[in-house]
Amino acid sequence: MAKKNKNQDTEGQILSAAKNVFQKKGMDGARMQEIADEAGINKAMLHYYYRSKQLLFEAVFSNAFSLLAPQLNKILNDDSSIEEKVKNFTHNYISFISKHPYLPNFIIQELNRNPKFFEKIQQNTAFPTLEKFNNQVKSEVEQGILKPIDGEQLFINIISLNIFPFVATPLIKGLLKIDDKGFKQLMEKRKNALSEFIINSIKK
Amino acid sequence: MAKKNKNQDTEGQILSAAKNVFQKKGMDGARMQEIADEAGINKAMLHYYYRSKQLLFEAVFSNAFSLLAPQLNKILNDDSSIEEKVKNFTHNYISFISKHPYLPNFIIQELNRNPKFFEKIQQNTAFPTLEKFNNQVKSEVEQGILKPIDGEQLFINIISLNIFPFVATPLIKGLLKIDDKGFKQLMEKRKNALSEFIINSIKK
DNA sequence: TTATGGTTTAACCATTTGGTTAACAAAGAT
DNA sequence: ATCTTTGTTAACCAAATGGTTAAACCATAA
Repeated sequence: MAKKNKNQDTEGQILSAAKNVFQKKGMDGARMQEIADEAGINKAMLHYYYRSKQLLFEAVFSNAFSLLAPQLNKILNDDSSIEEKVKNFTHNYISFISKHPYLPNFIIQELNRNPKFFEKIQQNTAFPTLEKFNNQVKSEVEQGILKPIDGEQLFINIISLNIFPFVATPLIKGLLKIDDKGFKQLMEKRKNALSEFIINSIKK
Repeated sequence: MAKKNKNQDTEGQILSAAKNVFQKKGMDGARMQEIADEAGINKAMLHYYYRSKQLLFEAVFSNAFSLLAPQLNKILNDDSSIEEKVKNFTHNYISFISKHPYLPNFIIQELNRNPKFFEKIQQNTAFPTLEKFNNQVKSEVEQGILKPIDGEQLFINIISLNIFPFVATPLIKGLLKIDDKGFKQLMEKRKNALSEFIINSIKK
């Protein structure tokens, strides 16, 4: 029950509230007043600390992206074998997402709205690169560990299979006629089913 | 160079303009004035024909969904073998999407914004069901044609692999450091790479 | 105690936005 | 020809929204 230390705290309060609102409603759907309400402060404070809606949004966006980037790095720049990385990634990612359910859709959506955001992030964040992954795939194919496959296509496959269900959750729920509970169970089963599926396809 | 037959034409004009604007900017980002401008008519006409932004949006949304539904039906309710369906679907879908680049993202995004839309569509459209597909997978597994796999997971895999690249295009372009042309080439190669990938994984 | 500086608020403002209205044009119907 | 219905427009309106301001608040250093 500690006393709030005024300023430092409200700035975080704002960012946290903004995160909630922006990730649920997107840049266009979010309202400054709603963010203020969620933070329990006056709307003018948003501008005092972040100047404009645009800048507040960018703070939230960078923040979100810097959460996702390390996940991608795990599969791109880790030193273990492709097989191990696939297994680890598919197991970890689903758990990771459960803690940040709005994250992938938020990033994808806002990147679609304004593709130029990429440039802004590329400077801020330690940015994932495909180079190492491509070389590793090539090498394991040559060694006969993997069937012939293009590194870029494999990468797209892995992230598609992992991320898509969480981006298209309502679509999947609708088509499969399942509710929230059913979806969670399905994703839990998926932790194993998915890595099996991928490994089956690429391992010689 | 035929004369415009007044009413019938403008209603379509509006729907077409609304489609463009809504699919690019989403419900929240779209402006009625922009739709009117794109249609080259007075803003009041939008309300004359569609009453409200919400109703105009719903017209566009149903319309879009009824374009996507037959695609899903091809893989769910066609009579050919799973292998054939996978091959056909992955070949056709990429071509299909090139003609409607904003479609999948639009549907997914707006379904996220308001999951209740599903109910509204379910009545209008011939709605895809998993039943037949599930039975078929089960049967082919029992016959030893396919390795053991859950029908629902396989379905999720297929649509993830096909749809995700077109939902997350800016993300993929950014990570792979490719431009529009490079992306198109990659998707062209993908027509074969992807069906190989899936078949490799499931065929005994 | 009293300046001083950053922090917070209520009230306000200009603009945007979805929607309406009243008048007008066009084209059948009588 | 004229009455009636339907289509179309410019002007308008009220509400919402991002942003500003001037005054109040409050901790702390002098």
